[in-house]
Amino acid sequence: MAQTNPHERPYHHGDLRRAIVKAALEILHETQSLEFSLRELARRAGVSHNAPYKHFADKRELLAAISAAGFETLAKRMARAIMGGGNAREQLFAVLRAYVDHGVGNPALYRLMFGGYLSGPNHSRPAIELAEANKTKALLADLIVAGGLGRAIPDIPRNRPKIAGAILACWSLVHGLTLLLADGLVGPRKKSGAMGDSLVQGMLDGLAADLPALPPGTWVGPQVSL
Amino acid sequence: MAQTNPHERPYHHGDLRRAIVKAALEILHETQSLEFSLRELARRAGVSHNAPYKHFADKRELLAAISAAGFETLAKRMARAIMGGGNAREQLFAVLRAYVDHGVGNPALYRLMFGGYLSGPNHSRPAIELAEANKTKALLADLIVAGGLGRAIPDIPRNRPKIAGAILACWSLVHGLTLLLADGLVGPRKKSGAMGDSLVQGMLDGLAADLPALPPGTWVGPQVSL
DNA sequence: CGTGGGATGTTGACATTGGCAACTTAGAGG
DNA sequence: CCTCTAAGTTGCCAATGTCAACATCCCACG
Repeated sequence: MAQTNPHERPYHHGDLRRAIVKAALEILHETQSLEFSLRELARRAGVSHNAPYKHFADKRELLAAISAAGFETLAKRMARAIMGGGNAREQLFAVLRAYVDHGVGNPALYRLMFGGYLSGPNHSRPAIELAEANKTKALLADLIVAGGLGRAIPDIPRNRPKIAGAILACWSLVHGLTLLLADGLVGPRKKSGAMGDSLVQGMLDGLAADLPALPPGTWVGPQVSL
Repeated sequence: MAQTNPHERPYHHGDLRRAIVKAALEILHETQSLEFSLRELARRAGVSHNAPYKHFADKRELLAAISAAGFETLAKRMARAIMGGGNAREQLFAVLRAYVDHGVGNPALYRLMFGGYLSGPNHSRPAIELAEANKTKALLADLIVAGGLGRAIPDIPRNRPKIAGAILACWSLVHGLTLLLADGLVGPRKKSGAMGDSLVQGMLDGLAADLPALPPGTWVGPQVSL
């Protein structure tokens, strides 16, 4: 019974999974907290409180999907930054800026992506994340090798530790700055661009002079366990 | 009735507040998650599920207390690092190392302290935190002024932006490194000391050459709103 | 063409949680 | 000694994550 009007929502949603992730990204952006409820989410998507469970085993899996979406847009933004052109250094600059902007623009998402939430003691990070993170790292490495720091650095085994060191330096600095800005520990956010620029500028100058080699037995980037 | 044996727990605990914070620190250390329940905490402390509410208005206030405790021990560790002696540069080095060690040793606590959790959109950071954070910042500033970067930098107005820039650089780098290590995005944790050393070394060299001045209108450290 | 089974949604239930209210205890100060 | 109040307790509530059982739809296979 009850096939009343044509606007009637069909029993099956059609593409609930995407809809849920989208709604979740919205909620995340609004509340800036990971503690939103699945039920609220379901309400917003106009489905019953248990519908999401047909697409995600539990909340953590949902968050992982959100995080993966975040990685995708980050990759896009960084890629676009490179498209901007210029020499390797300018490109590196633009990429780092895109990175910070992405993080500052949605701190909660950034924390979800890079904070330990998804990779707790028991849990292993979802595969998509690892892949995306590695892509990002490779992109950085390429730029550095291509001369992002002022001079090209041949990608020979002898230089690997130095390249890794440079990546770590870039990443640490930018990661830290992003979070400090996002959390309001430095600011104002409006000037994040300028702050990042002068900071990265300074660091690049320093790195150009001499790269800190990474100690042996250390790694940079997600460890693929298996 | 029931005053059976002398080991009987008295109706009043005596120093429940401290006991709760202590238990909370333990749980936090074990679970590495902020999502433990107040009730579990109360259970552990051997009191009823509502006793904590006599000392903390809500969970957030409890977390703030934990965070404050974290800041205290951090300050102590950094102070002890300075006691170690050496020239300004060595002291700066030791301080930064203590900072990273503290964070890596208890990531969840570190995230609680410096992550946005307590300073969400609506909430203002508790006063203790601001005070402690400022203390830390001042300590860094002193070391830098005293020559932590290789040469002394007169603390005159003209140099303020550069000093702030140096602090921001140090803090960002160390903050980022700490979180990357804590979250296992770089590693292994065992070598955090070595990694931090080489990284900070490299950065200090870079900074020594030329300090990135902070753009005008920006700040470093907790903004005292009021 | 059915038709039956798997994917998708729904309803109902349960234990757990943060937080409120109303009651109890006991120690400190008049 | 008596009372006032801080500190603890029990009971309760709505909301949440998740499980189980049921409903609906659509597509593949006969």
